[in-house]
Amino acid sequence: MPVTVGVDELDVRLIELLAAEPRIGVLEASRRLKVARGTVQARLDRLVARGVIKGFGPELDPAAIGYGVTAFITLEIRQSGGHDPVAAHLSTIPEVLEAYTITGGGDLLCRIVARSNADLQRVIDEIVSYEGIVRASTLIALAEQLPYRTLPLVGKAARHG
Amino acid sequence: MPVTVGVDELDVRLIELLAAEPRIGVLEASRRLKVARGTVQARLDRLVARGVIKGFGPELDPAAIGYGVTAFITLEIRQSGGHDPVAAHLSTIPEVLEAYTITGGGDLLCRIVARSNADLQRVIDEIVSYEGIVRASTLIALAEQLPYRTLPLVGKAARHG
DNA sequence: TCGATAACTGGTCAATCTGTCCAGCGAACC
DNA sequence: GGTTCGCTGGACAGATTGACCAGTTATCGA
Repeated sequence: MPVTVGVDELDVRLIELLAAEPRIGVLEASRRLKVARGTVQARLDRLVARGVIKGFGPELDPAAIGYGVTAFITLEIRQSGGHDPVAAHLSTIPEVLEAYTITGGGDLLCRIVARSNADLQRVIDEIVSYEGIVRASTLIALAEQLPYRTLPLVGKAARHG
Repeated sequence: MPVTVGVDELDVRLIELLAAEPRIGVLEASRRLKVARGTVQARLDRLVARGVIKGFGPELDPAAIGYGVTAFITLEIRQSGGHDPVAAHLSTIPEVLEAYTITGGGDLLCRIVARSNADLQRVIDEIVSYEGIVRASTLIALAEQLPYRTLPLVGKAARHG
């Protein structure tokens, strides 16, 4: 059971430190934070156990392997059948990075990438090839104004509650 | 300069291994992959240098710290003034996790989170309080059909080139 | 086809870090 | 008052790291 309650100030300092310099170990972190090593270890374990930290996997950049075009596509799903088969179809397409069901009649929002605008057409065709998809509407991302971040949020969560 | 060319099969195996078990070190990885430790070290360094791997920072889950509601909001920006001041405003709001400019007249797409639907209203109000924003349209995410992933993509990139 | 460069192997070394214990202490709680 | 919890500061053996090295393939251009 995730203990819903929050993170404290030390948790945030630890998370920020790890975000800034992921390669440092527990020992070095404890030195920087001026606490005992066991404390850092326990805090980390707790954060992971509670699910606040989902993992430490490598963050991959699609652009660096040739997928420089990002787009968001809204799919209108045929009411019967439900979302699951559509999600299964989407999961077979590597260029679909994530998908959410959203408010509004049977809609799905996906983030997709492609090698070029021409390649984007191919990806879209692959997506809409599924029979359960009634209509698709694509928005091409021109620039990343604000890169994905969560640190400010945990900072706020720690300050407030 | 990023050597645009791709990753090979060993790179992918390494990335997949690190994604599955991030805590293992270089030595253990070399054992699993049946290659010399130096090779793993060199591959990792190259992947990081090329930007394929952006980092190893902790992945945080907003839901675990009380922000269980995710939404996507499209902002129509007043033509004059440009996007930058708006992006600066958005960056001051912790609940705005990312933002992209998208095709269509002066539009911005943001991913935001909130503690509840009621709290979402507060976040939206905070976003639209900025004078440069003409109109906002919100889509609430009901369920995560496909969690964010990039592994299938690097797999495909390795197979094709 | 022949070199030359790059990549990989398998090994060493000292220094460091990890996992796992422990006893003691202060604060919060019942 | 007693108990539980979290933090401290320390200990230990074993494992890992970063830095080397010489020798062996691969790969690629001329």
